[in-house]
Amino acid sequence: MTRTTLTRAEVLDAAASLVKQHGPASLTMRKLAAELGTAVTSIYWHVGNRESLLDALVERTVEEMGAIRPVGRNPGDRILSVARTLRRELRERPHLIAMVHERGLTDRMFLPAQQALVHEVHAAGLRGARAADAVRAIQFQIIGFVLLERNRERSPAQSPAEGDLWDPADALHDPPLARALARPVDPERLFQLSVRALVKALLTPTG
Amino acid sequence: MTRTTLTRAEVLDAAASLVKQHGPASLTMRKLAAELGTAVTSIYWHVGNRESLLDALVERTVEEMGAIRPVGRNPGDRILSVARTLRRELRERPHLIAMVHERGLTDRMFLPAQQALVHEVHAAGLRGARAADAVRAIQFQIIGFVLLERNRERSPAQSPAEGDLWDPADALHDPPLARALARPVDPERLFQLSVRALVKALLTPTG
DNA sequence: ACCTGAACACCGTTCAAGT
DNA sequence: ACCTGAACACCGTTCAAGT
Repeated sequence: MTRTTLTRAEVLDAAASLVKQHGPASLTMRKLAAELGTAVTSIYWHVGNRESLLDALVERTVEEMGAIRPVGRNPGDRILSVARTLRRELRERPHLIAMVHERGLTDRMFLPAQQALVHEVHAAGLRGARAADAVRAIQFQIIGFVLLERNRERSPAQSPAEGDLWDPADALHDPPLARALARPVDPERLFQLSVRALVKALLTPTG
Repeated sequence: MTRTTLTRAEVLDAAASLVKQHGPASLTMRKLAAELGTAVTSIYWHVGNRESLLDALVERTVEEMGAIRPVGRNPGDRILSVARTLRRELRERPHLIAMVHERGLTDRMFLPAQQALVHEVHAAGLRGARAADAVRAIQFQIIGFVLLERNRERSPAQSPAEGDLWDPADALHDPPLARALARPVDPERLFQLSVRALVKALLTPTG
């Protein structure tokens, strides 16, 4: 160790590794310096300060989320494939996408996906403002779902999901419903079901 | 000042006020003590430590989100009214709901709303597992939308929403679409449009 | 151009001591 | 039962000084 001179890329890599493992709160300038075997202050020369170090990590994440390749034989299927790809990629970088979210850059991160959606919605025959609405509705649906899903995973306990809730009124009339709601959510299934339902409603003529 | 003895409720109120104004990062035990006119350490006697102080604030927020009254003459309208109420209430407490989100309690906060949705979906004729799916899809849609919407508001700039994106391929064929996407999102409109589309698809028979 | 240690102003938290 | 000040271990950041 120690022979090569410290570089900005090295700093970013070490920082990214710390953040990926234990989240941004665990990223301390002093810890990072120890990791790199330098004085705390030399980090400042390369990245400015802690805030812009985190900004740089976020920037890198946004760039990594670039490529999207829709697959499927019709627009509906291809939209669903975009949705599933996005969901998977987001779930691989939980801490980093949380940081992107905090900085209000979620939207920019999804630009390539938005372009893909525009293409598919257009191919499905939607035009003008209606196409724009459809793209945005789908985009919000996908991203919103994943944000909420991430949240549920960190949740301390699904505590009241069960009996607490389903003895009142309605559940009495419909035990299968009560049982279904007592079971944990299957996110993959719910995700596909939701996207399919929304896409169907948006792509079929209003009449 | 100074005459009455310090109380847990006072500590929570002062803390909530600081958090509501400038977010949780601005809540410092020392600042809070100054605000209350006591020694830093007496706060610890009442609330334990900073973390459980924040937990208590979050708990209070979850309780405040209790009452939901659906209005409208059919299930579809009443579901939409639930959605709009939730959206409004969330938007009134941005920092606090972000904290609820971070702690993974978003779900628990929405229990009353979920109950209301169960009632309406049942009234619309859905039963059993299909009703459960519909409730959850709608719930995810609403909460996800608001999470993302909040994010966009904090966004530094909608920088590339415009020209950057829409000269390639598709936009050339459909100038009104390009124009529509260049305009900023109208969240209220998009929200209602999305919820309506999803609800419509979920409440109508699959055939 | 790059790195260093000392120093500053801020944290959250503990604890023995007061009343 | 409640409050206090002193002290500890940690922060991020600045800066003059080195090479």
